[in-house]
Amino acid sequence: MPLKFSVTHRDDCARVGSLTVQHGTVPTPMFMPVGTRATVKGLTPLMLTDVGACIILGNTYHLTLRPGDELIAELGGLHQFMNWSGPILTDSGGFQVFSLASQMKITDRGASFRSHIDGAPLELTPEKAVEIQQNLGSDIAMVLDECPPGNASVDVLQKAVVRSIAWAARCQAHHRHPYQSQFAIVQGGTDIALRVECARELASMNFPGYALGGFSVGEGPVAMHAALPECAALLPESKPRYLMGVGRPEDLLAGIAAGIDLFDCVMPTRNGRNAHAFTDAGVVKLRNAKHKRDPAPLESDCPCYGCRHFSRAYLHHLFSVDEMLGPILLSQHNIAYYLRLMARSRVAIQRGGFGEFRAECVARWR
RNA sequence: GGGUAGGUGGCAGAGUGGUCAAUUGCACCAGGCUGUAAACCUGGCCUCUUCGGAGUUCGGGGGUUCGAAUCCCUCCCUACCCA
Repeated sequence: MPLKFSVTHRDDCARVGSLTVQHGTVPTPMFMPVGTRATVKGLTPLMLTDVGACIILGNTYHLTLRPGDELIAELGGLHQFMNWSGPILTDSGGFQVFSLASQMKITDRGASFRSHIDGAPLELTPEKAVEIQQNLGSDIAMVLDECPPGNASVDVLQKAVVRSIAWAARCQAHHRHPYQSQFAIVQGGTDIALRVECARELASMNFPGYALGGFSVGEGPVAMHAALPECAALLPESKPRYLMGVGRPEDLLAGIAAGIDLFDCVMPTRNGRNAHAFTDAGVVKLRNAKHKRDPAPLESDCPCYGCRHFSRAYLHHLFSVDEMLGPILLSQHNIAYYLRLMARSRVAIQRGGFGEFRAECVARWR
């Protein structure tokens, strides 16, 4: 079945919508927990659904290395393999073009990696990225793109835009899957002219969804927040818009204000594993000694398991003695926090008060 | 009573005449993390500081030396062995 997307409410540029893919319907704006290697680190599917997760990410590069996309296909696809029955979006490996740049060589043909595990050569072409994601059987696949760093020169950004457009076309031409939808990725850094060029080209190819890539790659939050509204406005109004890899809670609200529908970020899980909790009062570092004898919960109104059953003192203790339950509980809490932030944003948009809601949140986090 | 090996920063443990305010690990304190090579990485951790430095440290005391955690004397303490 083809992807369905409809916008039901608007509040300035912010919007509430509904996205339906093969494995379910997702209210938007929505945050997607990152499950790179067929697991959202530390959390079972049940722990994810308990806090309202309805769509998660997987990764082309990491899953083709281990356990191999053909093996996953043999075992019934990524959904069955990891026992996640909801929608899955897979990233194309384009981000590894950025994050593993030191062991990667890029040409018009594709990206040649040396495996970060054993050094074995691995070539990721647009066609290969499509095939891997088709083997994984995700609901939404991303085209392979070139993601340059935030400090890249205009020349480098320009070349990445040209290449990303060409690769998107090749991905589209190679795509054939009964239910999987393919999203295009707009590059261009914080250079608006390049973003315009890239978005225009990709929009003409009529993808079912569009993403903004190349943000949160070192350009800094000020530059990103400044560029977001203009960049989001370049994406087709009737299609879902996905801001890749972003970000902190305030970045998510900036994205929503700009008209973004989907987000993903490793931050809630990675920072959770590292004892940083996101709360309405800002970041709480559970490793800090001031929590040692605090009997209060992390957040009294949070419905997550950790907040309902344990004190800050206990969470501090878990991290202090390096017990695995600490990272698990905080990962779940942070996912819960992000998803509640999305839910509260949707309500605020429906009421026409998103701007006020955003301002209140940002003021509290400071 | 005799012998042997030792006593170094919160702990363990290097160093054995100058490059030592003293390697390293742990503990402790703080910071960072944005399409996950991250349950990880940084930094701090005697006192004071105008961050350039300054002042007191290596069981106690005394001595040798231009200079001692390092050599000598002495006392105290610990472990093991012999009586």
